[in-house]
Amino acid sequence: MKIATWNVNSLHARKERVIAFLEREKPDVLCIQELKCSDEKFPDTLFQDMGYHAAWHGQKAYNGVATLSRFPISFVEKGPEEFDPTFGSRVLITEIEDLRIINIYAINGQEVGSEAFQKKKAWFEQLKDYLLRCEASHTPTVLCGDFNVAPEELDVYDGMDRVKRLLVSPEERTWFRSITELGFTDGFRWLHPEEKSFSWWDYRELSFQKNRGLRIDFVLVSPPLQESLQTARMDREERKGEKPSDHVPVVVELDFHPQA
DNA sequence: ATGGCTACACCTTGTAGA
Repeated sequence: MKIATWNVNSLHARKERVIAFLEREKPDVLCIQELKCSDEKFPDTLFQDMGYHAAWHGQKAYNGVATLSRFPISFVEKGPEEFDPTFGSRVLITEIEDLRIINIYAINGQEVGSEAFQKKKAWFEQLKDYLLRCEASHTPTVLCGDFNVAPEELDVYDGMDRVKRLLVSPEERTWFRSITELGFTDGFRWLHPEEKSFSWWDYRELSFQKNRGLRIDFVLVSPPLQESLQTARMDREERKGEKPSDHVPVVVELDFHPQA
C-alpha cells in the first residue's frame, strides 16, 4: 500500500496539483489537510472519476480534512467525540477493511504561551484520549497528517531563529512524544534515521530556495504495521513551480494488504 | 524590531497560517 499525506493549503487553489499528484504517484490512500472548503463544495465526483473513494470533513475558509482511497471506505467518523468541535474540522477517521486511517490537522498555536497555544495542548490531549479509546496501538492503524510540531533537532533547519519557538518548543515536543509513546512509529524517521529532510517551508524569505524548512508532517504507524514499512520520502518536487502549497506530500509504502 | 508570502472572507483590509 502506498499512503500519502499532504497539507494542500486550500484544495480549490491546489486542485490541478492534487490531480497531477494522484496521476503521477497513484497512491492507494491520500490524506489531505487544510481543505479550506465547505462540505458542499468538496469535489467528490472529480475524485470518483479518477477511481478514488472519498470521505471529507470540511469547513468554510479554514481547516478541513479529506481521505481518498482506491479501496472502498467501510467506515467514516468526523471529529470523534473526544475533540472539541469549536477547534474546527481537523480529524477524520476512515476504515479500509481492517486498516484504520486517522487523518489529522493539528492546531497551529500561533505563539508559544498564547491562548491558541493552550488550545493546541488541549487538542493533543484529546487526540491521545481518542487513540486510547479506539485501541489504536493494538490494531493496524495509520495516523498521519500535519502535526505542527518538529519533534527533533534533525527536523529543523540549521540556524533557525529560536526566538520564534513555535513548532520546536519543548512543550510541543512533549505533546508529540505523548502520541508516539503510545507505540506509533514515525515511518520516515524509522527508515531514514539520519536524513535531514523537510515537509514544509515558509512562503516568505526564499525559505525553500535556502532550504530553511521543518519536518512537521508525518505518517505514523501502529505496532502491527511497523515491520511492514518499506519506503518513505518527501515529495520535494511539489514545492517547486507555480502556486505550490507550503507543504509537500509525505509518501510511505507498506507491505500490507487490507483484509476483511 | 519588523515583516517577509499565500489564501480566504464580512474582499483594498483583517485574519490565520507556521
